[in-house]
Amino acid sequence: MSGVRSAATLRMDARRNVDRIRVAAVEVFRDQGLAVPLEEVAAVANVSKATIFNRFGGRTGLIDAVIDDVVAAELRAIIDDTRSVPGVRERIRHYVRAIRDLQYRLPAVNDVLLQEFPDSEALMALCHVAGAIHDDLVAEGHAAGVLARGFTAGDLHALTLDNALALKHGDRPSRTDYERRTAFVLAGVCPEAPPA
Amino acid sequence: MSGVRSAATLRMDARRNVDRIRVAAVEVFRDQGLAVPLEEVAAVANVSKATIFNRFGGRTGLIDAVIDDVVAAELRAIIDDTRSVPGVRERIRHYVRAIRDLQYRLPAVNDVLLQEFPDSEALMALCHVAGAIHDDLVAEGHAAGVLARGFTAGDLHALTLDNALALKHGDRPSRTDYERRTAFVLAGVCPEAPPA
DNA sequence: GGACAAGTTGACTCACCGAGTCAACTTCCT
DNA sequence: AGGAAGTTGACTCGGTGAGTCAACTTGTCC
Repeated sequence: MSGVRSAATLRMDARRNVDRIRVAAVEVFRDQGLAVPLEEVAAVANVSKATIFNRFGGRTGLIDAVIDDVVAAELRAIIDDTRSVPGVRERIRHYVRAIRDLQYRLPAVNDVLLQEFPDSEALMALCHVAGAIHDDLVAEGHAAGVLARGFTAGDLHALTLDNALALKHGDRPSRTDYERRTAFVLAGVCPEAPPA
Repeated sequence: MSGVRSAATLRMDARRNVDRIRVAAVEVFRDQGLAVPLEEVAAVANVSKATIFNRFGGRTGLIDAVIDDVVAAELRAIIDDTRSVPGVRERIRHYVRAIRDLQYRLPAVNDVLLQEFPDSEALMALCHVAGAIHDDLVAEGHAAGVLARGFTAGDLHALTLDNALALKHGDRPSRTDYERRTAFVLAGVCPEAPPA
């Protein structure tokens, strides 16, 4: 809402800077999460921090502008993939593995899930979409009798939130350790089918 | 190492303040964790922050002075209790339930487990003791075949650390939700005996 | 090819937060 | 009473990153 004008009327150097900043933001946000100092983004874009404010009006505007390239696409892909997995049990197991994998690979999703930037509408929307699938999976899971007794959508939510917090604030485990632990989580919540 | 002199030579008002501060510190640390601003402790003790520095030389000294009453006793109690539970499976299950319960009740243990104050020797010692039991339990568990295949002492450690981070940085769940989730964790790691 | 608006930027202020310090004051004790 | 021991309010300090702005640079259009 400050010096942000439409792309049509932007001078060439300004348009170039907008592009640079977007590219830099996607890269830096993906690597370091959405809370990274804007100075870092500016440095990678070869631009001064003030230019980010001129063009995007601050962190929230920048997040809205790039969130799709940073995480939304991948998050939606997971949800779509999941919905297309046949078999309730495997669908749930697939989702848990996929979301945990994404959380490990992309710290930025954790910022989304934790709602660290509630000012960004784009981000909150994402969050809501992510929440919806939990309800569906848990309902299906119980209907099919493949989920642990008493397991709620809130529990599934908490599972991802706790994991987000662990990854955000703790030491990141090796991929091997992490995947092994994913398996234990699954075993407690939606165990593999017993061998027929 | 500054104005801290032995209890014997302390003037009466000073001795009274030392006591007040200890009492306040135990209460405040238990409620709010070891990272609480020293001003809070001072306020509860009806004393100025400077007095804490005079008497204990800062947070580290204060922690060392009260850690036992804050958490060490309870932590050791859990370990002793655990060691006396007969049956490997129930021993492990008891430990996991007990430590998670303690983490919920006493935020301060989480600061200990997370090693937030590595300057305090008392605290680091505790941490080591807590680590030791993990190795033992996991070894026993595998020998008895009651643990999930591939589960390591590091995994048990990670379980408590991740939980510590979740409680420290996230919203604290209701006790009911928390305990239900404890059960899912156990189910994935050291399931109940199948009905004989 | 120059004038002026658009754009950029370095250097700034600001806010936050709690640790730790110290000179001046108060209390205890003999 | 007097002087050491003790207390304290008000201070500095450090680190961090958002957001601002006056002065400068560059693009654009005639």
